[in-house]
Formats: sequence, structure tokens, C-alpha cells
Amino acid sequence: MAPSSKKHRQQLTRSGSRQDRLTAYLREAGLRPTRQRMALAALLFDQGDRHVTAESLYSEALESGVKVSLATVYNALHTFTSKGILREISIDSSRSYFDTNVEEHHHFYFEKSGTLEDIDQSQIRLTRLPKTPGGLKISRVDVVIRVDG
Amino acid sequence: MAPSSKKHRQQLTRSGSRQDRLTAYLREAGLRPTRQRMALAALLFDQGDRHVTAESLYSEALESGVKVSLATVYNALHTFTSKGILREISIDSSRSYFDTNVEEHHHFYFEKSGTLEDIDQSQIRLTRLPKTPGGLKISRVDVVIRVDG
DNA sequence: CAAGCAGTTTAGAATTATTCTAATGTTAGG
DNA sequence: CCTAACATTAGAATAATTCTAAACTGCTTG
Ligand SMILES: [Mn+2]
Ligand SMILES: [Mn+2]
Ligand SMILES: [Zn+2]
Ligand SMILES: [Zn+2]
Repeated sequence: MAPSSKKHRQQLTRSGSRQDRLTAYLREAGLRPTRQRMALAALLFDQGDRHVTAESLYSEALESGVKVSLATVYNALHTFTSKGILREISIDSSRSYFDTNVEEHHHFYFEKSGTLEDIDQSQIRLTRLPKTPGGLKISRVDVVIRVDG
Repeated sequence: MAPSSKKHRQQLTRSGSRQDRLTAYLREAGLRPTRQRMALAALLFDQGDRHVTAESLYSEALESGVKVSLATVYNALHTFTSKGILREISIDSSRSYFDTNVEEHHHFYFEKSGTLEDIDQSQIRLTRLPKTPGGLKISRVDVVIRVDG
């Protein structure tokens, strides 16, 4: 790779298909692939399923040398959520978790560490759901198994 | 009732068996039946099952003429929870709900109004719970059905 | 490849829910 | 009554999140 006119670039910025995939992913979601969104999306979507908080993602971004503000992290998390590529989980009233797994699934919550682990939908059988009051539409069913450790 | 040496008392302070029941209830939970706890307990436990937030209970207390501070409401909610006569529910990361129903049960969450409604345990059949990682003990299983209205 | 605008980022201030502090008041037992 | 432990309180402090308004950048159009 020839040295470019810019002083330096982020490590991850060039790499062909990975970048392209992320760009396409953001575009498909109707979002501009800006520098900070790309960097955050790389952290979020280049590993397996993840559960992050705004602070945890912000720390990661800083550690990996991405220049981004906390406000932008909040913006990105909410924007990604509204576009359906993240999902928000309320499990602890002191902070929000965001989940890269947007399929229907459930969670273990480890109370001591404050961490989450996915439970595939097939692992839980929910039968006999009650009918909703007034026949209102169900937007989501969340099962959280809180465990002690 | 002869006028007492104290300037005035709260309206509800005297009333025989209802007071006595609440007093006994707090005592059994290992709590001193103080004026503000009694007043809050009356609001919480004298109606059917309730779901309150600190603010909502505080407003109610003020409206009904109970002199209590917000800090005391938080103290009482947490103390009651630690003694097992309330239970805390995290459904919305912006605030905690406290539930006077401490039996195992589940909830409808009405997203527009931010209100909760109980679902009896018998109304939901949860089969095939996955085994917990490391064989950790389950402390609670919460099912929340989010509905649109 | 400009030019320009909508959309994005940002620092820092503001807001909101909740917790803390330390002083004052109350309960319950002897 | 006296007292010690417990509870309440106002207000300050904290922490997560949102807002503001100005600076910036991606993208479309000429
Ligand atoms: Mn009920
Ligand atoms: Mn908060
Ligand atoms: Zn998940
Ligand atoms: Zn309930």
C-alpha cells in the first residue's frame, strides 16, 4: 500500500472486502458510512454477537485508537437501533445494553458481572401466551434468566 | 379522641385494624413502622397489586397529604425490596419499577403509557429452559411481553 | 472536480434518576 | 423518661444520557 497524503489512517481503514462489506451494510440500513460509524460498526459487527453499553463501546473505541466522542457513540447506538441493526435491552435500570443479535432470542443475565449471554429461541419453549389486553399487538417477548454468578 | 400534646397528627394515623395490619406487616418484615413507612405502605399495600416508580409514589404521597421526602421514598422502596415485600423490575432503562406482587409472575409492558400489568404464572408455560452456564443457580426468570399500545 | 446542503460529529452544558452526606428527628426498650 | 439504634431529610453529589449549537464531511448535482 503506497503512503497516502493523509498523515496516517486507522489500521482497519484499508482492507478491501471487509470495509466494503461494512459500507454496504450501513448503506443498506439507510445510513451514511461515516468514519466513526464505520469504526464503531467494525467493533460491533466484525466479531460474533455482542452486548455492549455506550461506555463499554466508547472505551473499546478509544483503546483501538478510534477518535470518536461519547455523544457520537450514543448517537450511533440509537441510530443503529432505529434502523434495526442493533437492538436495545433493558435489564438493569442503571444503563442500557445494545445487542448485535437482532434475531428473536433471549438472555442469561449474570448478576455479579453484569454481562449477558444469548439464548437461542429454540432453547426456550414459550407456550400458552396470554392474549393481550384489548387485543393489542405484541411488539416483542423478552425472557431474561437471571443467574447468581 | 382527646386533643394530644402534639400539634397535629396525620389523618390516617389512627384507624384501628387497618393500621394494626400494616404495623404487623412491617414488623414481620423486620422493619420499624415509622410514620413515613406506614404512609407509603398504606399507599402500596392497601390497594391491589401495584407497579410504582419512586416518582409516582412520591407524587401520590404528596397528593394525599403525606409529608415525606423523595429520599425517603427511595429508601423505603429499597428497604422494602431487600426485605422481600416489594420486588424491583427493570423494564425501561430510564427508571426502576417496584412491584407489590412478590409472587412469581410476569408482565405486559405497554410501551406508550409506560405501564405494567401482571400476568399470572399459570398464564405462561415456559418449557425447555436451557441449563445455565457452569450450572449456576437461577435467581429469577422474567418474561416481559411488550405491547404496542 | 467544484459547490453546497443535508446529515453528522463534537465539546460542553443541561437534564434526570438516583445516591450520598451529615445533621436532625423518631422509635422502642429498659 | 433516657438512650441508642434506626430513620428521615435537604441539599449536594454522581452517573447515565440527552441537548445545543457550531464545525465538519459525505454525497449529489452542475
Ligand atoms: Mn396481580
Ligand atoms: Mn440515570
Ligand atoms: Zn443477545
Ligand atoms: Zn407485577
